Amino acid sequence: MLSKKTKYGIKALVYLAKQEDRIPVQISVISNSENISQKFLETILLTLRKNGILGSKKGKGGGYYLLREPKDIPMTTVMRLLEGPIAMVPCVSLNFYEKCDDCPDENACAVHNLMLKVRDNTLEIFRNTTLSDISN
Amino acid sequence: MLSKKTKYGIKALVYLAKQEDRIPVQISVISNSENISQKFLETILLTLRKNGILGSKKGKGGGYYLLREPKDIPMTTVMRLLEGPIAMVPCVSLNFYEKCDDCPDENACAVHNLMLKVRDNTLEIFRNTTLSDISN
DNA sequence: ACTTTACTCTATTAAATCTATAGGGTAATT
DNA sequence: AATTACCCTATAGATTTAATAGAGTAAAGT
Repeated sequence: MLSKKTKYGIKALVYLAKQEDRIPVQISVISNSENISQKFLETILLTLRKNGILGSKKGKGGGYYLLREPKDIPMTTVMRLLEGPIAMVPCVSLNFYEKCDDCPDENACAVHNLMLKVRDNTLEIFRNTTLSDISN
Repeated sequence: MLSKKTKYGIKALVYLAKQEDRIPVQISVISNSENISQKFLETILLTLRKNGILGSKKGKGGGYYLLREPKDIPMTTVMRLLEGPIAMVPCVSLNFYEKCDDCPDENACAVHNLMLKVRDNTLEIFRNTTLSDISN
């Protein structure tokens, strides 16, 4: 299940991508427009800023803005930052790999191989979709 | 993230699919072979029995067995029984649909449309994969 | 310089879900 | 009649999620 954090984060990014210029937008403006708790959104945007997706400006006229063009932000990046692993099991994760406790041989594991197929497919979608693609 | 319940359930089903005949297999045999807590596995197999995937036999020589041929058990069925919705958000779920609180117009929602694409893809995989396919 | 505005950060908490565990009850087979 | 093994309920610890509270800090504009 997609977390609210990811859902809200994507919505906020889309909101910013839709702005014609890159003038800072206040958190309160986004949270009102998208029906998101302002405080919760704060922590989400902070994460995106710390990871180079957003820039921020303090003081009057401040707010958040995209650092890159929407077409240069693939959804893999967004998903991994907000949601974490794209794979459904750690043992098929590229960026968050972990071995299973119970499984003696990954290559012989039915769950592993099935989830590998699912991950490959999902990954392909996120790789080929940018923020620009979903902002229309 | 895939729950342990689903993971263990699939492993148990594969174990049963690999049996040459349909003679009942005791829970303890499966749990030992697959490193699964026996009590936990009990509840999982019970779910599968109540939903027409498994049959059970009590008393000496009892246990669980597949009611259908592995090739007639699509992974969609298994996933929905054990894991629940295949979609990452309820608003794109076929069998567990729910409207979002925050979203005024689904068709205009970027998250909705992205997750719709992911669901279509994942669903296709689970539909075209049977228990037989993953039991080799 | 001062005030306002709005981002920054830490801590806490309520709720939900997951993963088991415990223990007894019941049905069927031998 | 005894044994075996499924059946069922309740509970609990751990983890994650979602949200809230409150104070701090930096920058802009006057």
